[in-house]
Amino acid sequence: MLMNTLEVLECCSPLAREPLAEDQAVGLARAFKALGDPVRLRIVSLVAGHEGGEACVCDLTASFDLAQPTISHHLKVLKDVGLLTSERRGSWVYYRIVPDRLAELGALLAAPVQATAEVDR
Amino acid sequence: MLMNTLEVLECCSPLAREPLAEDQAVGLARAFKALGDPVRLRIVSLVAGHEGGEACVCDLTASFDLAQPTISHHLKVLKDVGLLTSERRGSWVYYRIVPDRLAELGALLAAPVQATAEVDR
DNA sequence: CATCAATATTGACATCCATGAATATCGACA
DNA sequence: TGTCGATATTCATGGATGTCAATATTGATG
Repeated sequence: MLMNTLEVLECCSPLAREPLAEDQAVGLARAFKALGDPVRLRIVSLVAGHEGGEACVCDLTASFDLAQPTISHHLKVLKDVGLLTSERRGSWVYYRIVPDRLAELGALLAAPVQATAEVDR
Repeated sequence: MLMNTLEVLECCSPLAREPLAEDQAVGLARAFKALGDPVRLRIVSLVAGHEGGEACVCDLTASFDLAQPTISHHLKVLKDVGLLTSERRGSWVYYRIVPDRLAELGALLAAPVQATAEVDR
């Protein structure tokens, strides 16, 4: 069987296309680490699913059996890595998702499989 | 303007569709936490991009300035959360991506924005 | 200004985690 | 069987992290 080695440039996800550089990996890992806690994942889910696309801290503290400073801490972590934004309106602070940031992470994980580099002719 | 509240069932990502249950969140968070380390992210990238879709431990240890047990540790973490599988062939152990598991996480993060629950008629 | 409600910050503590040295396991090969 | 190379496991350690109590901040309202 005759085999021919091809460079497959437009292959899969960026993950598989070329090895992740260390500095890119550091930034992305910070975001994934932020999602790597059950409470923070549920916070993201609650904010994303809340009507109007936003939720105030009071909505969130009511949804968990955790102290208010703990929720505030998790919100700060998610905000620091660019997954949430916050806006103060009156006494309340409203948080919303940053869709592009979440989509960036999602795209990285989609279609990760490498097509074989050897192509039959 | 006349507004009508609708249940939007097929809306966005599962994240926004309904609040993540705690036990689901625990399982997903474990996987995201596994990706929340720069070395492990690069390992996933290297394995995904390696020809044949697999890489042996020797390929990986050569790519990092880390001791071999450290790489083995990270591989175990990724394997434990279902992101990698391993197969021994001779003296070498080859690791490959579990595409479905990665896609599951990617899908969760894609299109997370909530369409407004109020629909104009 | 004084008070109250909502949220953030600080500090402390227990637990978890990344890393490497030392060692064990396991397969190949003489 | 004995040795060697590849990989995994164990153990120790310094640093990061989740949690809460106490306190600070900030805006609204009297």
